[in-house]
Amino acid sequence: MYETLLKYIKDYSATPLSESDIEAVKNTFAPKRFRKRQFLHQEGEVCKSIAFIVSGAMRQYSVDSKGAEHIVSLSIENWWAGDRESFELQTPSKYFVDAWEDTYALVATREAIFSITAIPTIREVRMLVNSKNAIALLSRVNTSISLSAEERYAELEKKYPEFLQRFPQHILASYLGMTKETLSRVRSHAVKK
Amino acid sequence: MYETLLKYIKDYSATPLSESDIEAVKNTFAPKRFRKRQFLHQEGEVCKSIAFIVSGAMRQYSVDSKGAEHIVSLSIENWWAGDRESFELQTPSKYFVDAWEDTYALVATREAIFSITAIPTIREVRMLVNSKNAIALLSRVNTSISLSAEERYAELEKKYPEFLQRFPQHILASYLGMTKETLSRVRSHAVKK
DNA sequence: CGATTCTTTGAAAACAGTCAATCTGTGTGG
DNA sequence: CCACACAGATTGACTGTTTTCAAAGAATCG
Repeated sequence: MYETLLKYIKDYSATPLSESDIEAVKNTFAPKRFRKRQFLHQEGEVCKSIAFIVSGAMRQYSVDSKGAEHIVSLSIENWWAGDRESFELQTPSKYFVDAWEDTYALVATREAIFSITAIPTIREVRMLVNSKNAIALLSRVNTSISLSAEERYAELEKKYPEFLQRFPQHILASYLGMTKETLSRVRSHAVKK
Repeated sequence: MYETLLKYIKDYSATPLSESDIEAVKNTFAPKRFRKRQFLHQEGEVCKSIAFIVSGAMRQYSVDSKGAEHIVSLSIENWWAGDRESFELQTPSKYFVDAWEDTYALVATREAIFSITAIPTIREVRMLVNSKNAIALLSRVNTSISLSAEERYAELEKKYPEFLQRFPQHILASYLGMTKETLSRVRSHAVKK
């Protein structure tokens, strides 16, 4: 159950967790199964908990005035799911978070996370996770504002090749900020070259 | 000199800095003036230091294969400038960072920042800054992938009205991921309504 | 097999980018 | 004070990219 998370923490920090720290981590995170399409979180709600994905995949998306979904984030095992903004600020969320595959996750409330942040190792891990997240997001902003549909797809192919196997094209298209038709054309065009 | 930064730290943390902590902060940050167009950092370099802006404005941008600039971030007083990615990972940067206005900043090296992170208050502040940054970036990704040029401009107007006074339109256009001509047309269209 | 879900294709329309010219305001130096 | 340069903003005509809508073709799953 918890090995994946404990290994993850180990990989992200120089100092190992003590036995009692490990207990604290186990008490903080509750195992939970999500079936495909099941919500972790819905728009308008205040985010109470965040999930570490042990296996499976989740997505975070907004729904615009025309009812179209726009995927701001895709998370697979060994990464986090939830709305950081609502989680941190305790404001109503602009996003939905649901499982795209049947998912096994470890779920923690805000209070529990804050409480184990007293542990130096956890603090270190949280800092690193936040940094990595911010770095990935800036890079995503950069590709969004500077590249064409074709170039954005090529970038995804290079950066997250595992996504191509794992998610259907209409999901990738939404993540890349284009329609599924455009992605289909971009791909058939790329094949010809 | 340092009042702005010390006030900023105070605003971001519950626990105040001790006298010796304040000294440590002062020793960490060196005041520096940047004239308009002067670089804090150039593409290809490994980012050694990060700047807290006391007055003025800086921008972070990439330059694409055609030589066009794409602004990924605009920073004004009471915010930070520098390339987080290169700073954290010590990898060659994909971005330029320069002053858009004559700027007065407090500059700190990576080592010095890491060293004062031993202070709990500073740790708290860094955590919060990282979170706010990640939140702002996700929101930017969301608008980039889901809104039209016109809607993106309306969003900027609402979210950062001070930017409209402060930066010329071609800078805002680049930040929004459109050409200056498109922004000009979007604005004249909005006025008519 | 039938029912979803996903992908592709075509044609038309909307949107945004390009290029070039003009216009505006600002500040500098003669 | 004027002339000029410079940075910024606007406009028009054109091109290219992306979306939209509709239909049909795969693939997958119970």
